[in-house]
Amino acid sequence: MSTGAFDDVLSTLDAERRARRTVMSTTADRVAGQLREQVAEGHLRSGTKLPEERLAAALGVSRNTLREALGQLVAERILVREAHRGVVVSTPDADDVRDVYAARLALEPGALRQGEHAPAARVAALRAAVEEGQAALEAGDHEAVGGANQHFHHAVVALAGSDRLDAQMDLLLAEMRLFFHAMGDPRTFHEPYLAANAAICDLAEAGRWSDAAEHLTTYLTDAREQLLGGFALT
Amino acid sequence: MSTGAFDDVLSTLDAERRARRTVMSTTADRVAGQLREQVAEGHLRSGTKLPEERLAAALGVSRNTLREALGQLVAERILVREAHRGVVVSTPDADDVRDVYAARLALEPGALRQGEHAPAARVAALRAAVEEGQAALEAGDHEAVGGANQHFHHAVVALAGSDRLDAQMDLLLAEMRLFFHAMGDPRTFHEPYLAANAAICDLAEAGRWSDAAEHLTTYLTDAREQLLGGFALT
DNA sequence: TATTGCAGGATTGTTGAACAATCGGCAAGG
DNA sequence: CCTTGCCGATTGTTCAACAATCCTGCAATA
Repeated sequence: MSTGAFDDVLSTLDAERRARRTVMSTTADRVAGQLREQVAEGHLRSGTKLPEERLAAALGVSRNTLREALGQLVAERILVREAHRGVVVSTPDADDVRDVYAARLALEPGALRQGEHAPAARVAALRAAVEEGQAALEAGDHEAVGGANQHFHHAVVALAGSDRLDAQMDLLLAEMRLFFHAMGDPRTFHEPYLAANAAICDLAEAGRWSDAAEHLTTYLTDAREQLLGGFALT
Repeated sequence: MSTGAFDDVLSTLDAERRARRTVMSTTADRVAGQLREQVAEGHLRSGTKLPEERLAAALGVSRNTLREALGQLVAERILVREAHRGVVVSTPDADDVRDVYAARLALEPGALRQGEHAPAARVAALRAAVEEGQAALEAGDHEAVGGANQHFHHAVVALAGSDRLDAQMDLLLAEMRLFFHAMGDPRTFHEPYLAANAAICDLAEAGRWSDAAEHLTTYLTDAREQLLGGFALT
């Protein structure tokens, strides 16, 4: 087996190439990324129309490729398309909040219970997100607190060890950002939950996955009610 | 209120219109549906290349709109696109099986535990899927048994009451069909699990959601091992 | 023989322009 | 005031093209 080690390198390189190929650029994806970021950042507010011609010109890209990008974001529920009426930034309502939380209430505790079989590194990611939140709070950076909170919930789902689930969670968290932008985006919304995150992380590290899952369930239920309260005012 | 009944008709019609508008036609979606079905049905086997020009001509549609349709299916992981190399029907490997089952192991038991708060109609859907499977088994229709099994698992996720989760489960089940086509598609694969479905349904109807979830967890783990065994032969 | 270099053809990524279908608004008319 | 019909604007879709990239085969070379 003179080529054994060499073949290993070969296949590694090939895998890398394929990964870059399937993940990476193609202007449509890049444009989708730009728009995604503009929405996540709050620069494109809910309800704003996105006329294809002007937007394509602004992005320096053809209308067709812009169309492909818009298609991606529509699939991600960040934008909504109505036939012959154009695409607009999604304006979530109370039902959307209920639906997203119904998904999270199934997904996150389910993933947390699977944490029993997760490698230690994934549990460490949980702890890292908790500490990131603590640091952000002490620094008084409200935006970073929100970010850390999202990282925590992403880490919870990552315990399940499924790329597909991680992608789904990314979509749900993107919608959560829309919710926050739709309501007044109260800067202190996330802070009360930092303690709960820490408690859940403690339980997880102690191997008490079931307790952690139940804790998370009540946590999410509370957050949903709070959000729905905020939406009732709209 | 002379127009009361009329306004009812109006709003009904309007709701219908909006539903069709956001869900239905636009040739790209229709084409995506056709291709999706061809793959699900097994007429387009794993690994077959889909050249844009010929395929567009065959479908009687422009290359651009075909491109949009392909984009959808790529997002659904039914097809895989490599830059400048074209799209092919996804050929799942053992890692894909592991990933999909990691997702299902978090999703399905998690949704089942949420069944506690589900309306009775959703539980009835569970029972309906079980009976559909029994009938198909007695009729000796192996394909229908597989279909009923998918309906059961879809009904489990539907307990959570989230459209977004239902859509995600549709994707996972579509990938499962790819798995079955990739291996020899043993016609009797699903039959042993009908009893487990019935047991889970019994527990659910008895309100023993936690027991049902645990039962489903071992169930899914077994099925995963069996599938992985089939894939090891490839 | 096995590998390298190179041309040629084929396919994809992207663009630009066009046309029919449809939507939104505005004026005419009851 | 409400309806009707028309006009401009935007979308859905197609067509034709071009550059970039990939694959194939063949010749040249060691």
